[in-house]
Amino acid sequence: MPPNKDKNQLESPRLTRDDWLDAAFLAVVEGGFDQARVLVIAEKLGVTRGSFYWHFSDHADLITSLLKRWEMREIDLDKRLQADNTDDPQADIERLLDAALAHAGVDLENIRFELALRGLGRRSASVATMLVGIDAARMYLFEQKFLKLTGDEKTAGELAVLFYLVVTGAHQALSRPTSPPQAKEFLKGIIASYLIHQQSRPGTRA
Amino acid sequence: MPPNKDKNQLESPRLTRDDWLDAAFLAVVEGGFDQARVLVIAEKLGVTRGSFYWHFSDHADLITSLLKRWEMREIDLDKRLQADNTDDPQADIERLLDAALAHAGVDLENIRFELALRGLGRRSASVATMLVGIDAARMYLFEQKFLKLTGDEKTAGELAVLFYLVVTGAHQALSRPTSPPQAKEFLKGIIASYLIHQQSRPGTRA
DNA sequence: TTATATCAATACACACATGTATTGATCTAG
DNA sequence: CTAGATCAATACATGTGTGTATTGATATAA
Repeated sequence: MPPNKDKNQLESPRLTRDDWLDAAFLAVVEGGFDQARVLVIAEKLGVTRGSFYWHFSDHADLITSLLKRWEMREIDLDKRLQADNTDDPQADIERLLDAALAHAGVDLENIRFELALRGLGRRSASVATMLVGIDAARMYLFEQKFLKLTGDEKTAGELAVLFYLVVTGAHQALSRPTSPPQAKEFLKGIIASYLIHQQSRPGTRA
Repeated sequence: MPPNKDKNQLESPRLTRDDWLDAAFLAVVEGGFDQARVLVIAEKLGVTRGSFYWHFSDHADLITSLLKRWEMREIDLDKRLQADNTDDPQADIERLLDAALAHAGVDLENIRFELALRGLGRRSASVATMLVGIDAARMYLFEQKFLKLTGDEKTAGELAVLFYLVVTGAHQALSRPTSPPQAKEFLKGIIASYLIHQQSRPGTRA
């Protein structure tokens, strides 16, 4: 049987590959990809780099593994959101907005990681390509949801674009250290009011 | 009289402090602040670091000077946009949008620099404070413009928030290497259609 | 022309990060 | 209980970055 898998054990002596990926994730969140150094991550984990080079071939291996893991989880999340449908399109999109703006706790970390990732995408062609794929999937998701809301392809496409822009902008705003906890609800209210509730099927527009 | 100030001279032998700041700016645009290293900037300028340490006390001096220069120019731009008023509020905001989304040439550099700067702001309290100030000024600007358009304080405030979010999101989208040149006009059209033209004074809403 | 100020090159010390090779410790299986 | 596998520490070589001190070159001014 494998050793102790109890997550509550704060500092279990032996580390797994995923432990290193988790620590690298946090390092990226705090300082960006340029600060995700083997040495400092090892220090934070309380081990030397001898451990690292057992789990990974080199630093590039760490980064690409981290990116792959993020991408897989993101695709998985996209699938779940895609399947999250009721007969109330407005409520569906509101849950979408909720998921996109989730703020407290681990979600702020995810937002900061993605912002750092987009920074990396500006200077790495492969990362840029991956992000284009993720963005396309999200955009398709948005379009489907808004199509159910408006019934019109063109309007749905435009609202999806606006939704994408607004969510991306909100990520920047919410990622700031000074952003208060209620900021998420504030932004969510405005966005929902203008992009979701104000829109409806053709002919029923206020 | 000072030596040759002719900017057309491609590689004038002696460098000024501003030459170094320009080169550092480009380094940030291409690789972020962590890649703005004295050594590589010197190489790109075709000199050794001996020049750098004559113009600057250290690396921190370079970065803070770069930030100060950016902030001053940004405040200046804000003043000009503030003064840019006609009797057509819609056209005023459209010019604001144009300025915010300017894409080709040097403006893409500005967008990338600001994105890198916001990345830095996530781990530097002083930078975060500066950005809060800049954002507050921009938000005030937006509110004024939208107040002229709608005549209603609350609506103007909400639209200013949306405008801010959308512009920030567009910066991310336009900063991607794969972003086509017509992307700016595409986004501008959608934003203008939903946030500017669809809004007007109370009672005249479509 | 010569002296001085301005800008750049060179050499050195130091810090930090990667990667490899080797040894050491600790589980787990038989 | 002992052997092999698993994970971590140590030591070393190398590369790259900062900062300082000194020397060198060039332009301006007297």
